[in-house]
Amino acid sequence: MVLDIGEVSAKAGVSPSALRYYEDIGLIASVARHGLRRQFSAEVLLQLRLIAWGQLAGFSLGEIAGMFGRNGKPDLPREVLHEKADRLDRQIRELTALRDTLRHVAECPAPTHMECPTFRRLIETTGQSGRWQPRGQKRQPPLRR
Amino acid sequence: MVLDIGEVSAKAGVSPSALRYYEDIGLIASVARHGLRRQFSAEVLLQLRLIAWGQLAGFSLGEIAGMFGRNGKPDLPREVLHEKADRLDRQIRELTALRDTLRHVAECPAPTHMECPTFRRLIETTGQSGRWQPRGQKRQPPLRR
DNA sequence: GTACGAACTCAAGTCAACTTGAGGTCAAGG
DNA sequence: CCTTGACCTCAAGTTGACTTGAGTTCGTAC
Repeated sequence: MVLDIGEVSAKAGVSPSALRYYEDIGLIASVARHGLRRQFSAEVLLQLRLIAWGQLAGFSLGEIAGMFGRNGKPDLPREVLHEKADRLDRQIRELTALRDTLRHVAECPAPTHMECPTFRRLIETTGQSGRWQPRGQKRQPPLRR
Repeated sequence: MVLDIGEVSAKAGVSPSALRYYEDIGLIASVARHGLRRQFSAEVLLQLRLIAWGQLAGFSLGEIAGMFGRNGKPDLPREVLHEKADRLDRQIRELTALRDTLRHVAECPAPTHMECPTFRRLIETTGQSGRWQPRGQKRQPPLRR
């Protein structure tokens, strides 16, 4: 069973132009053409799920391709995958703290939060994560975002 | 005690140009100038922490400004803040699942993951989140990155 | 008092991830 | 057979978040 781009778009919630773009960069593949029209297998719906998932985590399309690219075979060595999982672990912890802070901010009646001790405690116990290296060494691609 | 831009940059791990940019867009403020040089209060170190935090969660600088902008006073109504916190909750759940999947991928010996039942189960149980609306209605700014 | 280095301004460039637009193709329905 | 609507290509534009570069201005140390 094949789908054409409009169906994939509707089912996956991804615009046709984005799908063409993903194909251009080799993140997904169409199985054939019907005249001009790309035909996709239902498989791509799962792949698109993974892609959306990776994006949510702030991975670039390049990283996502490395993790699941081409039929879910990771191109990356175990070691690197574990590293990404660890990065996610840290991120989950930070997000949890941020969520709590946000809820606090929503409720706390203090006029300016910088004076609220609960708030400051929440901030102060957060690990420094977004590093910027003063000179040399390439950076990670941004979040994205 | 005031800091000049180089010190803030070093302590916060944010480049001087990014700091100027944040000031331009009104996300942070310098307390004064010493000659040409911006002088920052130590306060901005905390603000920068919040900013990095928000970015990690995929919020845009605009959203971050709304949540904590100007001395941590949120400009946003409680309701919206709770909404953001809920968005974070969902995100945390997804990230947790993604992390587990990633660890599985790193270990599972299956030649192609799309055939591994554990893998498929992990993917299939993920909620659809990255919606694209076929026509009308403005979208949220992307992740970021 | 002069040289140094750290900051400054402002315009332009960059990168990822798409979107938009103009103009073309094609298969199925009437 | 002809129209229509969904799809196509390719180049160019957009947005957010910065960075880079050229040319300028200072405060501090010597």
